[in-house]
Formats: sequence, C-alpha cells, structure tokens
Amino acid sequence: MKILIVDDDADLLALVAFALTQAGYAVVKAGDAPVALRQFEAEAPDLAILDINLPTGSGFDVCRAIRAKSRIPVMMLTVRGEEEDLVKALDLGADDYLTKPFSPRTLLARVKALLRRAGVESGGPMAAGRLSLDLEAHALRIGEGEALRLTKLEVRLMHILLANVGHVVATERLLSHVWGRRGSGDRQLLKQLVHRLRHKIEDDPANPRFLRTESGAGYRLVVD
Amino acid sequence: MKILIVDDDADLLALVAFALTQAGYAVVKAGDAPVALRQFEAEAPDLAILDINLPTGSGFDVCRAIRAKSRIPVMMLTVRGEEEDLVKALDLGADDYLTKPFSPRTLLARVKALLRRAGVESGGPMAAGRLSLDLEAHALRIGEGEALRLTKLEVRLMHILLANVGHVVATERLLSHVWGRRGSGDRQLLKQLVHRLRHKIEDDPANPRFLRTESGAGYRLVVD
DNA sequence: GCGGGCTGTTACCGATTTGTCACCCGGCCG
DNA sequence: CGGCCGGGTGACAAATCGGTAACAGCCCGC
Repeated sequence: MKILIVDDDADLLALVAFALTQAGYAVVKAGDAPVALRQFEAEAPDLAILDINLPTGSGFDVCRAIRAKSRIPVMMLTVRGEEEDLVKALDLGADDYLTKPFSPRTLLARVKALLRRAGVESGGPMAAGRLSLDLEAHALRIGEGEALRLTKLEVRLMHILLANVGHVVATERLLSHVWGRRGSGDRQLLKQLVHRLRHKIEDDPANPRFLRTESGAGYRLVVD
Repeated sequence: MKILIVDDDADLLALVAFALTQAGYAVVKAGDAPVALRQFEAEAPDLAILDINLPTGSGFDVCRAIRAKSRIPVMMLTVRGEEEDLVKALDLGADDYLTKPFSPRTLLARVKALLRRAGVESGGPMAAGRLSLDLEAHALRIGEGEALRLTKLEVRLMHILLANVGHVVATERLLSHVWGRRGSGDRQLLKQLVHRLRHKIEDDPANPRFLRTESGAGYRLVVD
C-alpha cells in the first residue's frame, strides 16, 4: 500500500512519513505541487495526503489534478478555522480532512479507515471468493465462466457490496453510493436495480445465492 | 443520523433544519436549554449544534450537560468576534465552532466532517455484556449464538435500552425515542413492541431475563 | 430517423411489520 | 365484593416492504 504525502513543512513531512512507514506503508514524499504531480504519475500511490498551503500552486490544484485521473482516497490538511477551505476541499472530491495540529495516531486511524472504505483497490479488478469485478471494463466474472457485462449503475452497486462482502449494507448507504443523494421515494430504483442485477448474475434469481436481501435492513453479498 | 439543533432564533432554526433535512439527516429542534436537554435525553441524537446565546441558561450549560453523559460531537454557534467564547467552548469539550453568519453549505460540510471524524458513519455494533446490536444490519446477537433479525422499531427500542443498560428507562422516553412524539394512548404500542421483542430474545418470554419491566416506571435492560 | 440498451416510473402481489381492539390477570382501595 | 389500573396476551386490520412486470423516455451508434 503506497501513500503520497505532500507538504512544504519538512519537519511535518518527516514526522508523518515516519509514522506511516512504521505502520507498514510505503511512503512517497513531495514538497510542492509540481513534484507531487510527478510523483503521483510515477508512483501510482493508493492514497494521497495533501496540505492545502503549498508554496507553488495550492493543494486544491493537486487534488483536482488527481481527481481528473483517479479515484484514490484523498485526505487534505488544513489549519483550524478555514471553513471555506473545508467546503472547497470536500467539493473537489477530497474524502477526508484533518486540521493541524493532529496526532500521528489520529492520522493513522483515518488513513486506515479511508483505505478500508475505498475497498483498497480503486483501479484494478476487485475480487472476493469466486467474484471478480473489473471497474474499468464494467465486467464481472463468476468463477471461471465468461465475464458478464454490467451497466454503470450495476457496477456501482456491485462495487459497494463487494467492498463489504459478507456484511449487510444498509439501503440508505446503497442509495447514496449508487445515486448520490436522492429523496425517499427511491427505494423503487434500488428494487429495480437489484432485480435486474440478479437476473444477470444469479442462476436462479428467485433464490439468490450471492445477492441476498436482509429484510428491513438492506442487502448483503455472500461469496461462500 | 440524527442531529439536535438548539437556537432561540426561530428563522435560523428553520433554515438550518431545512438544510440538514435536505441532506438526509433527521433533525430535532429546541428553542431553549430545558427543551434541548429533554430532547437530548429522549432522542439520543448523534450530533448537537448549540447556539451560545439562549434565553434560558446558556449554550455552555447545555454543552456541559451533554458532555457529562455522552461523547457525541458538539458544534457551537456564536456571533462574530467573541474570542472568549471560542476558548471556553473548546475547553468545555465542543468539537467545532462556527461564527454567525454562516452559509448552509459551510455548516453541512462541517457537520459531515464531524460525523466522519467521530467514526459514526457505518457505525459499528454497540454492545453490552452478552448482547451486541448491529444498527445497520438490524441484527442482535446474544452470546455466541447466531444473530437474530430485528424489525426497525425493535432496533430502536433495543438501541435506547442498550444505551442505558442497567438503568430504568421511563415509558415516556421510550415512546418518544421509538415513535417520536405521539399522543398518550400509545402505551399500547409499547406493550406490543415489548411483547414481540421478548418473544424474539427471551428463552422464556413470561419470565424475562434481559428486558425487565419496572412497574409504574418503565423498562430496564439487564445483561448480567 | 431507427432500434436497442439503459434508466426511471407506475402498478400489482404476497409477506412482514405495525397499529388497534378486546380480553385476561393480579393488586389496590373504597 | 366490585371497580379501577397497569401490564400481558392474542387476534385481526392497515400500512409498509420486497419482488415482479410492463411501459415510457433517453441516449447513442448506425
């Protein structure tokens, strides 16, 4: 697991790098925006931690550049009391923010949480048991059979379910992950999507093997 | 995700409540300190937003009272330029601080960030003794047995009881936490709900081991 | 412009959940 | 004794939820 850290404060950079290295992560450092982008291209990190105040360009630009090419988790660092920055960061697609000063333990906990939520593999195919989902190709393979083609929405649904294999995912979470914030009448959409997905992936859609419904709660992906 | 807002300015209260509701949060409102505390007890919100200037008592008192019982994130609101307030609020254990006027977007961003920081998202199971309740999966596990499936109302009931293990919870509080404000003829509902829940979780529903009734007062969850 | 896949919408069925009513029991008190 | 009250129980109706089907609008490639 490789992490890119961008900050112009050399002391802080060293401290954070040390903490992450101790925790078993590979660390890539950068002190300004251009270097950060070069490192991002060259190293393909799995997560980025960006300071907002950089000497050349701002952390926002780096965030935007990363988001244009990748969906890896991005954490931004801000100083306390800059609410505009916070709004802007989250709008730009940052996944988390931390106000300085912070403790290394806090940072570690949140890095871990981010990686876990991202399903660890944001780019390549993610797999569990006999299921393997290729996010790029919109394809799902079951066991050794041929790959099924999924629609955009189906991929998003499989994505979040696969990231939580074996655990129930609440209806609310599914809705906001797949459609990204809707009203309440949208249970219908989910019903349809599940229905259609089951017809693609299940041998007997009426007795689903993978995509189980947890009545009153949500759905759960089971892979044996 | 439930949020308690306390402010004596009815317009602001409505505005903030609207913004949060739109964003998918459940909202509980209060106009003064006593109501705020009552709502806090009854609704068990996941986050509180407190105005400092209240007609009866101050937001500081409310903050202190909440901190005495819970570690939910607290955000304080004040008018610009009261440095003293800021220091005092943070000393009292508030997690964030916002000066009026503020934009709804700012508020939302910080609320989201606070909840994320608190790790409330995807909230892990809450446990006591041999009982463990998974709010997301609507499931309750007793000891090492397999998980029981609970309905929405049953989960809410277990939730508040579990949050007060060993203590009697008054009938009124149970009613307003589970159904959220009703008439007085609703003792019946509670009787039924308890009845049904006991049949699920108790070996001998007639001689309950966990869900004890405290005549004339309410119910109490016992885990030993 | 046409056809096909994808997505959203409406409607209906059966199962589960929830609300309501009626009645039981035991304790208390006039 | 007899009525009242708080709680427990069972039966039934109403509301909600999940699965399914049918259909309409949209977008996109031909």
